[in-house]
Amino acid sequence: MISFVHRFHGHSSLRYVYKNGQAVRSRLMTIKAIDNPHRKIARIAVVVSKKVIKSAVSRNRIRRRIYEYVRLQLPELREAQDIAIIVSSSEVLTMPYDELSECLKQLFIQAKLYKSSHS
RNA sequence: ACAGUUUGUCAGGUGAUCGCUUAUGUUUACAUAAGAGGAAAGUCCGGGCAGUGUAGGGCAAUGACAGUCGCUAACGGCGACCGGGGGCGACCCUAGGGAAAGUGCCACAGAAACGAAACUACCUUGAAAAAGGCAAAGAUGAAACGAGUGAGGUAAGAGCUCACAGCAUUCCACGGUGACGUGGCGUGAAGGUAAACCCUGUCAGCUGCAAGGAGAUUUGCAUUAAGGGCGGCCCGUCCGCAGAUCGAUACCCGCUUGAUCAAGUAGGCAACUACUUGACUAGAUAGAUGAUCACCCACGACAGAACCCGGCUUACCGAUGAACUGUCACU
RNA sequence: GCGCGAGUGGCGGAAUGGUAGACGCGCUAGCUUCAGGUGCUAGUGUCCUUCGGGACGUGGAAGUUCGAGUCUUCUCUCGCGUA
Repeated sequence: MISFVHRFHGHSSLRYVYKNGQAVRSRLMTIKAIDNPHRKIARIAVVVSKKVIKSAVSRNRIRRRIYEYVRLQLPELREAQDIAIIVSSSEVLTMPYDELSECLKQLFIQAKLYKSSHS
């Protein structure tokens, strides 16, 4: 799980990202991101709908796998931005970790989430 | 040995590295401790707690429940027993009050579907048509007038009469707290359906932690009796009413010590209760238990707390303990 | 989290406990037309069949009843309201 300071707080701020964020899609998930100049630290949320998979245990597991990858990449990411990762496929639960990390990496580059020096 | 019945417990473990939440201590980043379930689930019942009007009395309506005796904070739950059904048996299942309070329904078929009547038949009268008697036999149907067999009886028949058997039941005796059981003298003939309406008895005010903890200022209307309130009416009780603006909004509190858990003793067939000692055992708030690697084995099922408890129901890879039953073989 | 509702042919949607599928849309075949559309008529759940018929069918599993789409219980799926 990600640290408290990197989480979203309250529904409204997340809804702002949903509405105005730049979307990048793949078969498995959608990433919406937007710069937030009011903040100094990036905020990240992983969303798994009940329609993707019904079991609460499985949904928690998907979130934890993605949060784990994000946690490791966190120092490389730009600050002052809000990111929402919306999972749209139940394959994320069963696919191997290497495949998942590769998929996420591609999406992160597409969405320009990394620091400019790094990209 | 094989087949089976009931029931209890567990729900991968250990180590390393990097992380998350809470608490405490130093201090601004570390250290220590703790960190999902038997069903956390379904939300099907019952409570606590909070608000609503001190929720208090009566009536009506609505809903739920239904053998007896107990247990419980309470229950539609649990235990023991009674009646009924199933199984060779261990044991299992059982919405199990009332159909002589009333109403409704019983399709099709059938002469007739609950009122008793009479299509074929049988008997008597009659030339016949028909009239009268009778309800044993017949086909239909889930169910046929609701007491079977034999004898008597008769024009033909019929509980019409008798004997035996069955069912129900007033009363009496005995046993049991009781449901009820056993026996005896009598009496009787009631179709089914109440998970149809209903009757009888018992219980329930309503809303739910998104409850609630907070309201203040001002404008308009009303001026002590009209009106109003978290379902209806009456009593009782309480209160001025409506709009606008501001305040708060990851707030914080409620939020986890509780009908709590563990062990022992005593009572009880049991559910459970009493006492003593010990323990503190998640509290997040877009929501905390994860990732990677190594080893072991039985190769890991169903599944994630969201105010908290007691049940019920449903899901579940397996591992293992206990008690008991039947059949076969041997001693 | 809390509180509610629904499930019937391919689709929408009827059916008082008594032959399941009224009615509309769609689909198929025929007629009409030079052709298409329109219009009219007939048919249209699944399986088995000795072609007479039989069995299974209202999300699923039990129960009550002579008989359940309907009544009762459990369960699955879908949807709605509530900040």
